Amino acid sequence: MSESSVEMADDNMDDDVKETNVAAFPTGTDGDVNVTGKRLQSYIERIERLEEEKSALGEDIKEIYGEAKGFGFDTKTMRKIIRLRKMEIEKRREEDELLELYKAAIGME
Amino acid sequence: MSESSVEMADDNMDDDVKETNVAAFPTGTDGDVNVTGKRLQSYIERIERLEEEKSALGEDIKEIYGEAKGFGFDTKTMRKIIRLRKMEIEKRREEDELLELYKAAIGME
Amino acid sequence: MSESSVEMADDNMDDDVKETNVAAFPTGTDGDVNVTGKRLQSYIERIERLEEEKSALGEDIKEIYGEAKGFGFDTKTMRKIIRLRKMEIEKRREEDELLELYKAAIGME
Amino acid sequence: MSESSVEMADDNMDDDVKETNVAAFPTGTDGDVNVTGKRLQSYIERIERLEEEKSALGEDIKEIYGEAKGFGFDTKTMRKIIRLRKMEIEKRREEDELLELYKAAIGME
DNA sequence: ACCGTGGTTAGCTTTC
DNA sequence: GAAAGCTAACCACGGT
Repeated sequence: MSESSVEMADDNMDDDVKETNVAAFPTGTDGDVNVTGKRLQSYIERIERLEEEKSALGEDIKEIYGEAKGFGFDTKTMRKIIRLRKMEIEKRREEDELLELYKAAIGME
Repeated sequence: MSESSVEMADDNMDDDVKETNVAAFPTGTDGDVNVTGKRLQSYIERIERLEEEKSALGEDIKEIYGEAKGFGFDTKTMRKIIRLRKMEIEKRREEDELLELYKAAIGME
Repeated sequence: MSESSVEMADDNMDDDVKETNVAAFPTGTDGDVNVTGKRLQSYIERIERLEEEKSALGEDIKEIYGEAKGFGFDTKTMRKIIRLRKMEIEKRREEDELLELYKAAIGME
Repeated sequence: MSESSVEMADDNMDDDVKETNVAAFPTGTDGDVNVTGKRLQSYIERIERLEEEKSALGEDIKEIYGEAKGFGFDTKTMRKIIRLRKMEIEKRREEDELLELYKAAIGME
């Protein structure tokens, strides 16, 4: 379950990011190049953080499947059910949108 | 999950899936089949909730890329940097594992 | 191999697939549908041939692992080494690509 | 660029393999440890070579799919066809084996 | 012999 | 609309 972990940049990370800045620079957007660099670094770190969380959720999901399997459920079937339900929800959403369009078209909005 | 559960799809939701559900049951594990059903439902709902969160994180990430792009950064470069950093970490992990194998092999465990 | 071309299946080769074939046709690209059919058949046979070769290589690899194992080597370790070497190469490739991106960014291309 | 641990090295792959040998050794199988090391190295290189070929075939296959797609065929359908044919071949093979068993059972071999 | 794990492949989404 | 990156399903291997 969502360990903090990863502890990204050990010691060498900084080098990477600094080099990076040089290239990714939106030239001359900031008075000071360091400001821009900091900004890029911030973006990257935010993304990395979110991806970590995302992947942790993936782990959690896998865990639940494992638990269910241990209880005797067939995970393949479970996946199929979940996929179908998602499709169904999506389908309904689109139908609703279509309905809205219709209503708008005939001045019922 | 206010969805009337199975009521799955319109035309293609054939017996297939219904049979499947039945089959997925760990037969006779509970005194009452409904208990098992409830349990399955619970698993599925937990997974669906987590997948929603996961997908929301994906949206967030996309947003950040968009923001960075709007600021003038090149997202392709950003993605490559992030990937490279991830590979770095992964590689180190693998190296450590290999080292463990070596140590075990010579009785240093 | 000697399976003669399409001559698909015995019992389970139902309409499903037949419809599919029809659908897969790039309609009206050829004067004669048979020409198109022949072309599809040719693609499929070429792919099947390559997949056979690919799978034969898989067998060969497995054999070598088996041989090494028989000689006393630990296949798990071997696999990890091979994986690590592959990652190494991949990482270097990515670094080069990143460098190219940088160079392009500062007009050094 | 910050290598840490193990120091897998960039251009001197050989070192890698040699370190490896130490761990993977089938102890005392050869009079000379170098002989064993050479042997391991040879296994690994053979495998790497085969995997390269395998992956090249994968590329070729992808290419053909691309070509077919460019011509207007639906690759998803093509994949399905190929999968079905493979299953069919496999099925026939197993049926033949079964038949052989039968024949042997009644002394018809 | 089975289970669990890891690796490979295919399909999907998104990007350019 | 092509190309790539991501995710999910499948398969094969090793361990128990």
